[in-house]
Amino acid sequence: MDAFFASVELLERPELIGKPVIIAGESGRSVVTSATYEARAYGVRSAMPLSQAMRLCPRAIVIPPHGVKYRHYSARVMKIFADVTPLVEPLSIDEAFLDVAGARKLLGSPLEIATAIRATVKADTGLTCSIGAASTKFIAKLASTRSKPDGLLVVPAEDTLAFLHPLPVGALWGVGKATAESLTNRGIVTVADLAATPLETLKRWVGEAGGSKLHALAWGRDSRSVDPRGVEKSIGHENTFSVDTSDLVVLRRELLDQSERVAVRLRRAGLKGRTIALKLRFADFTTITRSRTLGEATDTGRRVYEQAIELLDEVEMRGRRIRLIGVRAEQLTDGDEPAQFTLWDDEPADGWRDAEGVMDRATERFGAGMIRPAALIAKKARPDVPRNAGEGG
DNA sequence: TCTGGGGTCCTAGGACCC
DNA sequence: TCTGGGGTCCTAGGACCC
Repeated sequence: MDAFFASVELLERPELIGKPVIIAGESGRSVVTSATYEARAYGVRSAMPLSQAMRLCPRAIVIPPHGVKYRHYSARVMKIFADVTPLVEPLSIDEAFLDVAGARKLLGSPLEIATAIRATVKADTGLTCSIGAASTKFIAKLASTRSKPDGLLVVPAEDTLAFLHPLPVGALWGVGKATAESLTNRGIVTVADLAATPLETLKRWVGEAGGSKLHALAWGRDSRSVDPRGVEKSIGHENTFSVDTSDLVVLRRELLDQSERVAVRLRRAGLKGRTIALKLRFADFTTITRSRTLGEATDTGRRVYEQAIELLDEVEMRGRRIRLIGVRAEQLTDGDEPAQFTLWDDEPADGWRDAEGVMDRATERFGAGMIRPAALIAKKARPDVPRNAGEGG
C-alpha cells in the first residue's frame, strides 16, 4: 500500500488531499510512521523524529495513528488478495507476497492479474497500492518499491540482472545503514560490485549467513517460496516514557501493564512463552536485554510479570534514568485453546475470537467513545464467558 | 536530527552432553 | 595431564524491516 496510514486518514478527510500530512504519535518523542508524498517532498521520511520532520516541513498536518482503522483496511485488502490466490504471505500490515503461478490460467498474465488487483483495491477501499511482479519474492519486492506510488512494474525473469545490478547495495533486502556503509568503505557501491565479489570474501565481511544471502541476492537468486502460514515467534510490548525515569514504582507499574497485555495476546493466539525477556533503554539510548527461560511455558500475566520484575531487580541501575521499558515472551509453544465468544447474535462466532477483535469491531460499530460500554455488554451478555476472554477489556 | 513499537534473524561465547 | 569433535541450549547484543 502507498503511504498506508496517511492514505487511510485521507479517506475520511478529503480536504487534506494534496497537502503534506504526517502520521505520528503525540508524545513529543514520537517518530514519523507514515507521510504523504507531499510531505516526503520536503525530505520527511518514515522513522524520522517528528521534531526533525516539522523543521523540514513546518506546515505539515500531524495526525495521531489509529491502529484500529489500519487493521480494518488491512483486513479488507488482504481479503482481496485471498480472492486471487490462497498463497498469500502477509509481510506487514500493508504488504503481502502473492504466488499467482497457479492463477494464471484462470486470471491471465502477471500484468493482467496485478492490474486487476490494483483496480479492485482502489474500487473497494479508495486506496492506491503498488505492485511488483517477478519470478522471485525478492525481485518482486524491489520492483514494487521501484513502482511506488500507485504503480506497477513487471520484471520478467530474463531481465532480472539488468534490473538488479545498477541498483545501490542499500536496495538489497537486509542491507541497511551499517552494512551499506561497511560495503561502501570497501569500494562496493552497486549490486553489480557485490556480485563481482567472491563469496568467501563476502562471508568474511558480513558473516557466514549474511554473506551467502547477499551473494545469492546479488545474482537474483532467491529460492524462498510464498509461505501463507505465519507463526509468531515472539510477542512483546514496550513503551518509551515521555520523561526518563528511575522511579521503581513507575517502572513496575508499566511492566505489570505490559505483562498483562502480553499474556492476553498469548492466550488469544493459543500460545505460551517459555522465555521472558526484559528490555531497558537508558537515557543515553544504550539498550540492554535480560532474559530467562522458565521451567514451564506460561500465558499468565502474573507469571510474566514476576519474571520481568526478577530480571529488573537484577539490573545494576547505578542511578541511571530509563527511557524505555519492555517485556517480551519468546520460545512460543502451543498453549490452551483460545476462548471464543460472541457479542451479538447476528455475528458469526469466528469474528469474535478475542478481546482485541471485540474492541475493534465495537469501535467500528459504535465509535471510539463506546469501547468501555461495549466491553461491559460483552460480560453481561455472556456470564459463561471464560474469565480470560474478557480481560482485554 | 535525537531517535516508536511491532517484530525477525544472526553471531558469539559458554555450559553441557555424548 | 591435557586434550577431540559432534551437537543442543541459553543468553546478550545488534542489524534490519515496516
